[in-house]
Amino acid sequence: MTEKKYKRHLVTAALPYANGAAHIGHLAGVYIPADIYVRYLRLKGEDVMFVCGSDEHGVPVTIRAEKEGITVQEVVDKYDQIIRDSFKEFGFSFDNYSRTSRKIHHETAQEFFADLHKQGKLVKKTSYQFYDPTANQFLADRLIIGTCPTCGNPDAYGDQCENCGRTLSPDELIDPRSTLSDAALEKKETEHWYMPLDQYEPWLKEWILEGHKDDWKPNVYGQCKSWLDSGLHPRAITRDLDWGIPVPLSNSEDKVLYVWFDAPIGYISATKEYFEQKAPDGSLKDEWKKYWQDEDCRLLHFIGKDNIVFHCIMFPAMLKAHGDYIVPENVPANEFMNLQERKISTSKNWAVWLHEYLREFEGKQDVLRYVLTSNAPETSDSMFTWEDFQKRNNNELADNLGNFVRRPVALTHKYYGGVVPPLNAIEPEDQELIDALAEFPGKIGKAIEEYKFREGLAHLMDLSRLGNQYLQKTSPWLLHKEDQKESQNGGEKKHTERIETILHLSLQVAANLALLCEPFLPFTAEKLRTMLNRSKWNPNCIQWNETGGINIITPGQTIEKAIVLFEKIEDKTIQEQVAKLEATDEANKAELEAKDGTTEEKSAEPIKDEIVFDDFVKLDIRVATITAAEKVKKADKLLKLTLDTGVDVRTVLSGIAQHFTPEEIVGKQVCVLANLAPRKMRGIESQGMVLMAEDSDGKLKFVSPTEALQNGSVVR
RNA sequence: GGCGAGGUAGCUCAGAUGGUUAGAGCGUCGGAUUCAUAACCCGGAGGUCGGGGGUUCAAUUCCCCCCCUCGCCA
Repeated sequence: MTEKKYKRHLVTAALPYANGAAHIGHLAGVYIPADIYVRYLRLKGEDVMFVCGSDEHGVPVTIRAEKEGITVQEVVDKYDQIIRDSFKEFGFSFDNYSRTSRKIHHETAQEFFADLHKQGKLVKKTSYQFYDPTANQFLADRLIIGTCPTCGNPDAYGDQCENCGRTLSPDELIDPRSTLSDAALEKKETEHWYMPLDQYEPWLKEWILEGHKDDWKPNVYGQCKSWLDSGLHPRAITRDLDWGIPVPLSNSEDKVLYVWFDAPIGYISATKEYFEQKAPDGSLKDEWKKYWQDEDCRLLHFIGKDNIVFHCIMFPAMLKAHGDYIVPENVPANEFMNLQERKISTSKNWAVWLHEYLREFEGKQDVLRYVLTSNAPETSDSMFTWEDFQKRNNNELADNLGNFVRRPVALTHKYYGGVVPPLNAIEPEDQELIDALAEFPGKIGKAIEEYKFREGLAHLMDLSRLGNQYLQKTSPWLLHKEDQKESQNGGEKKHTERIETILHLSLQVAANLALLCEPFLPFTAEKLRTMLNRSKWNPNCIQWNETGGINIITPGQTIEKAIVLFEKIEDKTIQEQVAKLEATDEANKAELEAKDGTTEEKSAEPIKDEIVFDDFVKLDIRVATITAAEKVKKADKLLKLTLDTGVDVRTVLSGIAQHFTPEEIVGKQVCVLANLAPRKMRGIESQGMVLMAEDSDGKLKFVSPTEALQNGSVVR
């Protein structure tokens, strides 16, 4: 899209928030696409810096600390470690993975703020905010609860009602109170610094709405347009909290920077830190500026759709206001990935956690990379299911890719003792293969450059399919068999050269796959390199542009025995994962019920098989009045009812004795299934059935008309 | 309520600046084959491209209205 040639690329992946572990949603939306992109650029020989780190400020970590009964520092340490370790094991190729609690970040963020302040780019405003007099502090929105004005939920948070999903501000809550002390709140004056986003609105409009109309993804562009069209307002960038980066101004010691102000600056700190660690003597001290303050560098933010506003509006405005920085060239945000029909939720533990996956599927990093890439939420929300995971592994990775590579390798060992045969005369079908092969690096590369990773991966699989087709068409094993027969009969082997050529070319395809799969499946790439005895193909020195040819593997060289690249995944394994999610679901329900007695209805029974209207018409349901009721002897549950159905008076037995006394139901109007075949219980014939409904506690209630009706009225 | 994104084969998803038979993978059905992890290969069936109107020689693609899902904002 962009014509401009850049000397360098700075790629950032959204900072994961340190209040929980990383899950497949994060991977599919942000980290895998970013990693594919970066690995590809490196293979192209580009200068790339890839940074990320843990985001450790803000209110949710403090709430998490409360919940887990540990300090905030312990919370962020814990989750930083979990995320850091799992990212490393999963193979993300960050040049630096930092954290925002580090000194270098605090300094960088404070300096940034101070620069803006010094230049007069910030606005100071006074506002009234909720204050908890008992806890002696201002309260973050999340720490205020009250009654939701929309749905009446008494425990809605100051920023959102979890019952109806409505976004709120604390002022809208009815009877707001503090979660810290349960005290009634007072409003108190406080001063904060604001980023006057309104001042940058014209620039943002021109930059995004006109400048990036065609090269930003529709979801990103649309989201920005939505914000810009509705008009920007100054946004507070400081908070009255005790967890965060202190505002670097005198008499502001009790204030900290807003987490969304400091977090994106984390990308800058991470870059600085990279060079600090690389050259502790300080000789590369200013090198980071080549990535942040030089128009020859291209800045790219990989994020999820929830971060669009901060990366497309807020942070660029900050960078622009500062004046020394470049702004992002693109922000390829993905949508969300759902898990088995439902939204992924950290708080509800509805997720596949990366660290757990790595433990339960050891050595299968690439399987998850593959599945999440092939179904990535690039244009709209997508869905992960364990069944799909299994199928993609078994049918695509194992049966297609793994199988293809194995075929020529096994044949080479069988026929030539593992020595790569020469290339002889080329037939038309060979030329077809060679021509097609040459197209792949370009096709895959173009897809990656356009952030269409799903498409790129599909091309890769097409190459493997092409290999399978070629082998099928040429069937070297048949030629070999013919030769065997001939020579047994004292004849001449006629196909020797042909078989050599076929296997040679098949191995070249496998070798190309080994290189081209590197951005998507780095672990597989490594295994393939070993199998083809090309472990010296360092991904950093083989150039992408050299692929597509048939000279990657040399005749006469040996190759290793074929290994199984992808094991099949058994049904049992998948069932275990599904069961695990079901258990989570159960646990959530139990917790919900324990929390408040006002049980949300427990999950309703599934709908029964479809019937046609005629089936329904067969039921004769009437309104009737209970004229008498008595307990049935020797039966705990049964009441004998006398009903006036308007057409007759009849006896019906009903198993409701544990829920109602005879006295309280006489005179009540109910619905009765009047044409049910009579049935004898305890010696008494029951001539119908009274309709009842059961609530979540198992309590029975009558299904009755809301207004009195004539007995015998038909229900339909 | 306003705005944004999406609603395409059984499933998960592509695509089309409007134009001959709308695609892929998986699933399904049939055939062929055995080098390979019962894998591969060939072929078939399956879609009034959310609903309704309009513009046009022509709309699934453009315009309007409505419905549904997700998100942002109030």
